[in-house]
Amino acid sequence: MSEKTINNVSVDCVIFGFSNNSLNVLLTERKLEDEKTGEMIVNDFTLQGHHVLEGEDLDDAAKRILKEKTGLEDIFLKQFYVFGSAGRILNPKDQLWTKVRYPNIASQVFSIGYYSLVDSSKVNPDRNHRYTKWFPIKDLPELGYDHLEIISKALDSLRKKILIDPIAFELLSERFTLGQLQTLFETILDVKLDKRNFSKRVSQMKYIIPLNEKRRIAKIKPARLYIFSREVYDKTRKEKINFSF
Amino acid sequence: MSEKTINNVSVDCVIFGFSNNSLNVLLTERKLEDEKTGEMIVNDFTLQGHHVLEGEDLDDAAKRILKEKTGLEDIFLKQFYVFGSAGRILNPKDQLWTKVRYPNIASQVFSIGYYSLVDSSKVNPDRNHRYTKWFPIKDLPELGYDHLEIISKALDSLRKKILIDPIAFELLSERFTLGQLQTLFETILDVKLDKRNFSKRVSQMKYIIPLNEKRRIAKIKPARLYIFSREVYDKTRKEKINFSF
DNA sequence: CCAAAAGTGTTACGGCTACACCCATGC
DNA sequence: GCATGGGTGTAGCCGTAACACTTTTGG
Repeated sequence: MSEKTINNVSVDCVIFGFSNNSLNVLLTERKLEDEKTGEMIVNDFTLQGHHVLEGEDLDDAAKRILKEKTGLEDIFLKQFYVFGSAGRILNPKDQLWTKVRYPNIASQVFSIGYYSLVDSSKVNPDRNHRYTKWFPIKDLPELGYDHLEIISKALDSLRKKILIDPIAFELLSERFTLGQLQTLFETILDVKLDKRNFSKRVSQMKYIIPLNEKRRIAKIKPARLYIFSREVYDKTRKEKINFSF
Repeated sequence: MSEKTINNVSVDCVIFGFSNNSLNVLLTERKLEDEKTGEMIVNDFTLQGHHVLEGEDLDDAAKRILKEKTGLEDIFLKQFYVFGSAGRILNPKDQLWTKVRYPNIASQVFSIGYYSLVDSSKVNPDRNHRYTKWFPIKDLPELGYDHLEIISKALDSLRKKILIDPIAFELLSERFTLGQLQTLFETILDVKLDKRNFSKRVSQMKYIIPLNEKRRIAKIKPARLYIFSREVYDKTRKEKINFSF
């Protein structure tokens, strides 16, 4: 690390991707062997995170981490919670890992949780020469620190937000089919939707624009492609007041 | 301060109250005179905030501040954002105040923003012997630091949440009238609602329970009182999936 | 010809909105 | 008796949900 870091504030990123009808999270392997016995003491996965640099904005720290780990820029990022319980790091495994890898760290660390939505076809998770891999949200490996809790809170936050704001598209390629969009909602919200009603709903949204192009893939009827237009969205957006408390 | 504080992490509370058909925020006066000339150098208002203590959970820090400033416990608190831009404190006035009052503070401070909803009839804002006062959200005084931005973000967050979660009641007395509840929504959301439709809506919500008691006040017809039951709410709650992205 | 997903309309019901008049009280 | 907010019913409309068959493609 060439720049000075703030030793008690870190940013952790829950990077969501969508593929094979599954919502996935990008995780990095954590491995530590006992020097003498060669025994594996720590062997699990963690989120991507890093301490904030001096003089750095939080959002910038999150962007930096994302750039490093996925190579991507200008992607959707949302700060969703701060994890700062005094007793977060009680597990001996985590304490050991921290002592070895981050000897200068403060005893009480505040982790600012961000989640991001990426088009996972654009991500090259191996760029950092570390073992970084997508895991389905329904089938996570063993996780270090309190990262399971962080992922769980991120998911809650995403589920709420995807109903209210036009962020689903961030998980798809620029051009997508209705089927992909529908499956995305079904997967994230864990519901079944009616194809005809879904299509009607979408066609009311002027900011989801049908193209005169079709996706052709194996064995099935070519499907029309759509794009999301943020310009149209911003222009036509009106708040509707809908109590459901 | 008897306990050791963490000098770069603070919690700031936006305390919302509702009275006289106005949404209000509790603010504390900040005053500093030039020792020689007697000239008033700093004279404005700030939110209630304090640095986090070593070993203290963030939520506990927020509770502590709330208890100190209002005397209240067990009240609604929501962490809504972290303010950590490197260049937050550029105003000379704020720098001066910080140097005089908090000489040991770090140069870059992360403020965890919480907002709370209180029954303002229960608050005694003068208990701390400082000049603390309610201000209508529509008529705020001059504010120190970036507290205007913090209040503004808190309000956005409240407006979203009040539509989704049963938190409006936190701003009213335990027993309230339909009129009070309706005015609360109208004020916070800045809309006009139909009295009859509102009343029908409320009567569908089984967790808003009519009492056989009436509020009697000057000159008007006595109004039926209601209470909110969290038990009933938790039992009958079901998520409804309502795209409006 | 088969498998797999794409594409497309109608109907019935329920929920939401719009709307106006009388009531109880304190002064 | 008047000013103030409390309390109540209906009708039309619109949006939502339920529902099934045909099309296109690749193998």
